[in-house]
Amino acid sequence: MARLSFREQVLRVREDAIVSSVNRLLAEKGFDSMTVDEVAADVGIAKASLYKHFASKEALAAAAMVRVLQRALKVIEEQAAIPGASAFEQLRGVTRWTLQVQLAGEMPSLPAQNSTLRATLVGDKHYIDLVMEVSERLGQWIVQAQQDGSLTTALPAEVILYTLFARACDPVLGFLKAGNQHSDAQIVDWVLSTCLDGLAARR
Amino acid sequence: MARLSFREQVLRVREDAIVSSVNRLLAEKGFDSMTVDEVAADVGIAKASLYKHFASKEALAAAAMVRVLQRALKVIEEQAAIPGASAFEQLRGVTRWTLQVQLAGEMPSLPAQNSTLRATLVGDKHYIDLVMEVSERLGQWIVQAQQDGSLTTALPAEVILYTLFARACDPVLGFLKAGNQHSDAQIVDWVLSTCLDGLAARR
DNA sequence: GTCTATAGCCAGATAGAC
DNA sequence: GTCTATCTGGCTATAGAC
Repeated sequence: MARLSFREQVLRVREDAIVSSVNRLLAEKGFDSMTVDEVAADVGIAKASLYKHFASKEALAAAAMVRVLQRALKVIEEQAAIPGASAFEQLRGVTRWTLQVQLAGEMPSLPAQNSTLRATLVGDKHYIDLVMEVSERLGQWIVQAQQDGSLTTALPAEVILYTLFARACDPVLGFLKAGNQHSDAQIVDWVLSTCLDGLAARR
Repeated sequence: MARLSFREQVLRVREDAIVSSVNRLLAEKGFDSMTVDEVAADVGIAKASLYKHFASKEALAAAAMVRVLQRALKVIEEQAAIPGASAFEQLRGVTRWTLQVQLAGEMPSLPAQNSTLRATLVGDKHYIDLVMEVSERLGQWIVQAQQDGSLTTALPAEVILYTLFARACDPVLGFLKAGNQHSDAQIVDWVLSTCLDGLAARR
């Protein structure tokens, strides 16, 4: 990778601060309720300056998604580096991380229906590439875990993949946290169990 | 119940048409993307007339939620009337209905973060009463199913209740439907299985 | 690239005639 | 209660000076 000039480094640090704010605000309020004014105020720069870095509100959201996907990929690689870990354990590790991120208020939440946002996302090659990379990595583990008998074969791998992805926006975490009765670790364990073990008793 | 005058019946029919439109638009676009103009156009009346029936956009959403909760309660009572049905089977029946409603595009979706919307909802006694009634009915079945050994006792009843409620906004249904590869019945069966049986193999 | 100031638009809500 | 027309505020995005 080419070394960056000092000026480029400053730029990158600033953009990183912007994406951090966007990420947190998206997790807190969702895309529609988040305003660009808030982002600017949170970062501590003028709104017009934001638009020098990112073309639109949608582009801000896309940048936040890219970052969280990069974090996910890093976690996947960490799991892959654990010696002797089974595919099932690796999937469980990644899923646990996803739940922890959401519970920590660091998982951006985007509306599935917003069409201009979708257009920006599917037009963002960086984002699409990351989604596909994550899907393929998880998909391989899923097939492997089905073959070694630890994941059910009653469901297509596709259904399992989507179900794992959906943990990123599972509302049960928020319900339980709102009750203020349980520790974060306990909440994560329970939701992970609902996902992997299901609600029906295992005899 | 007192008989309604003709004028009151007309009013009620009109409000029912409004709530139907709101319900469908909320399912289609979500609360933030739905506009009151759209609702008025869909019903075929002027926007100002809408505001004679409902005080705000939030009140429209609350009315839609009340209606879907009334439908849910009716389904619960139908399940309760099935002779010889176990608590587990009754819970599964209600959950299946929830998934079917969502897949049919009839489940209103509200943002969990919007504070003015939440304020309207918690201030709506009719809504709150229905939520509590549904929760209590399901809660009894959950405890019963845990006692008879069909539902896991590794999770508190509260966690199971929230997990069942969350099926009303499970994004996996939409993912699978978007793929256009599977029948609605197949999709419902799969998602119901992820919920009750989990992803891990059952030996 | 940063700022202040503002354009332009859109959506929720209302005025007032009928 | 229904309508047309309008108000009002807030939001995205940009102009233009520095």
